[in-house]
Amino acid sequence: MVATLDLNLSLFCPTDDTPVNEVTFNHDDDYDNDEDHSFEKEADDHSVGELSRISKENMELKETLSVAWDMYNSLNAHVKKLMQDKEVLELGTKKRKFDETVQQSSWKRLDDELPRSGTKIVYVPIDPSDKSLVVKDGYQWRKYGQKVTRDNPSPRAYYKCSFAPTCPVKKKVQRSMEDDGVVVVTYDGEHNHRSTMQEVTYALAQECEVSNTSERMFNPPKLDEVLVEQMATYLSKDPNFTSELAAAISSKILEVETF
DNA sequence: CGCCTTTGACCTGCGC
DNA sequence: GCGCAGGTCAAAGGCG
Repeated sequence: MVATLDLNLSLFCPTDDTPVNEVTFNHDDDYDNDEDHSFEKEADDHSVGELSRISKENMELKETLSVAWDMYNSLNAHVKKLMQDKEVLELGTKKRKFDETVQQSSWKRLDDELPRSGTKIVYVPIDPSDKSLVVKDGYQWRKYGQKVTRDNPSPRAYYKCSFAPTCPVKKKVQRSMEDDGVVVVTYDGEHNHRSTMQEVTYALAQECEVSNTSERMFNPPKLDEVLVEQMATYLSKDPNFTSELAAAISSKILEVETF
C-alpha cells in the first residue's frame, strides 16, 4: 500500500509560460563598474545566508514530515490490527446461532457503515483523555447538536460548516467503539470553498508572487523554496497551525487508507 | 456584541 | 397508531 502525500502546496501557484526559476540576473550588464562589484558581492553574501537559512528550515520541515510519517506508519499498523480483529469478530459472529432479528439488524448496521456517494468516513487519532470531540481538519465548523446513540456509549457530535447555508457540508464526530484513541468522522457533502489552510497557502502564493518580482532581480528563488520558507514562518507564528497541519496530514493519509 | 457550545424539545423515518 | 432512534432546531449561557 502506497499513500501519496500531497499537501497541494503548489496548487495555487501561478504556472504561466515563464517559469519563475528561469528568470536570471544578467551578469554581463555593466560588469566593469566597481560599485556593482561590491553590490554583487553583498547580494551573493545575502543569497548564501538566505540559502543556508532556507536549507535549515527545509531540514526542520523534513524532520516534521518524518515524524508525521512515523505516526502514520504506527497508525497504519494499528488500523490494520483493528480491521483484523473486526474480521475475526465478524467471522465468530457468523458462526454463532443468532436469532433472525439480531442478525438482520447487525447487517443493517454494516450497510449503514458503508460510505454513500458524497459521504466520507475518516478515522482520526486523538488523545484518549480528550473528551471534546473536536477534530481539526482545516475547516471551520459550528456544532449544532449532540446525541448519545444506541450502539455507542460515547456521544455523537453534529457539526455544520460555518459557511452554511452557502456550504452544505455536515460532519458527525463520534469516538470509535473499538479504540478510545480514534474518532470516526463522517463527512456529508463537499465543500464549495477553500479550507483555512488552503486560504493561507493561497495568500502565501499571492504574497510570493508579489515579492518575487523584486527579489528576482538579485536572486531568483524557486517558488517551492519561497513557499517552504513562508510556511515555516507561519508555523513559527501560529502554534495552532502545527496541530491543524498535523491533523490535515493524518486525515489525508487516513482518507487514502479508507478507500 | 457576535460567535460558539450546550442541551432539552421537536421532527422524521422506520419497524411493529 | 405507537414507540424508538437518529437528526435538527433554537433558546440560553459562556467567552473573547
